[in-house]
Amino acid sequence: MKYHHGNLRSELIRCACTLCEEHGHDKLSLRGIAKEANVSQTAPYRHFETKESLLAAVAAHGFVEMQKSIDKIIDLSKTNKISKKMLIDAMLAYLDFAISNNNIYEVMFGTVIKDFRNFPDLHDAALEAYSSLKSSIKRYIKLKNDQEYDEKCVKIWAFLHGLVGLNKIEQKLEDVPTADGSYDMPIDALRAAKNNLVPFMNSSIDALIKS
Amino acid sequence: MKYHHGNLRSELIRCACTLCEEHGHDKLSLRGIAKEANVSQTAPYRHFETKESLLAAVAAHGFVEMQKSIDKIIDLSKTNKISKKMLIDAMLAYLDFAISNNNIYEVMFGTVIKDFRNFPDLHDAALEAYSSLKSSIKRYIKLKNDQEYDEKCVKIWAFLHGLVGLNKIEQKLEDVPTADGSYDMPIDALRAAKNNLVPFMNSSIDALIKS
DNA sequence: GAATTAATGTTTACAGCGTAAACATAGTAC
DNA sequence: GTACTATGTTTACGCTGTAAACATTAATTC
Repeated sequence: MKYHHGNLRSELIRCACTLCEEHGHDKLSLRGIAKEANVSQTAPYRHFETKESLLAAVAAHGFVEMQKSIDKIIDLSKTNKISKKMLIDAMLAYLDFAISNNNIYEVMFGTVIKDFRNFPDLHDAALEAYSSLKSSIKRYIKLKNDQEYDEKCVKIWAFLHGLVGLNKIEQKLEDVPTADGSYDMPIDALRAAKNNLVPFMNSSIDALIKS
Repeated sequence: MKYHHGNLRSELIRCACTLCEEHGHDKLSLRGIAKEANVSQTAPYRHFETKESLLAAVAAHGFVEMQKSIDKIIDLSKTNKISKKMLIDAMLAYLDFAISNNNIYEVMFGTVIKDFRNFPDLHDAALEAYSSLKSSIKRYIKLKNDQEYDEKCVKIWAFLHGLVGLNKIEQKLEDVPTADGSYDMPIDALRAAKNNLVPFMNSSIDALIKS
């Protein structure tokens, strides 16, 4: 085995993503990542100033990957109108990424990384994600001005982001009927929404855009 | 100083809440909490099996407090109809609590506590919050069946929860204009929403309930 | 091409963490 | 008063992030 790794930086990000998604971001240790990459426990410090800085790279990678899967639906190189189905599909892609990569999504949006301004790549990737959402809405519907687009963006983004959050909660709640035999719990409501996700999203997004 | 504290359990929860809100839940250490309560670093173990268990008590306390501030708006002991303003005010109270107690909100809804079923008090408090939201909507508008109420609950809850999440992001992004002198960033859109929160909420909630 | 420097690895060390185990003290029941 | 239980302290262990000193390889300079 060579003393110099060759591409340790990207290998560390890769290992961090793997371990993060496998065990959760709170179980991530710099030492564990280093071991996974078969280097000494302080080797990462030649490429990342701190643990937070490595996680920022993970988050940036996450934003880029999420964008890729949304771009598969909506071609960003074009500017023509898009259908409602395409818009909804893009949002389903957002949810799908967030749920399949739950732990990385948490690094992207959680409190692990205190300030994106310290990590320009991450900052750019995050802005890119927002601007992509905005341009999608611009291609879907004609509104009066930029502020109106921003308003719809925030509404929709909040809604999507909130659904991801609630999805995490579902797994923490009990799965038993209440006294009267029926369910009266968020877990049931959340599952119902997931089982009818397309109509659920259709009605919600429509309502928010027109609100 | 007495050897026995008298009410260490609740004092530890109180200290944990204080320190949590002050420095963030990720900076919380059991030892730090113990020091704040003027006891030895392992004293908490006579009242809480693990750190997670103490944080569960913090979260439960958070749910109860949040409920209290919402109940100030909507009297849960009554069942009469409520106005739209009252409903919106209740949701503003939700947002207000979540933002003023950001770090505790994170303990309530984040990944710190893996499974609410291990902490019955917390589980109950969380269900109570949901059932309170549902009953508010029931008192606001007449819908066909329980499933419809659940659907609206999830939509509104997701929206609120998402707004809280986005609020955290705002503080991480840069505050500079883009090349053309205007802003084209989520931070600006988020602030615009906050500066017009009441109409923003009015239009959104209305749309979601009727969707 | 040899010497120097920079980049990138390893080893060692330290303080803080969650928590287990052994022990000490105070309050309660008989 | 004696035994028991609840609740505190002390000590210890392995894990963590990361700083510092050292080793090796790659790149640059002459």
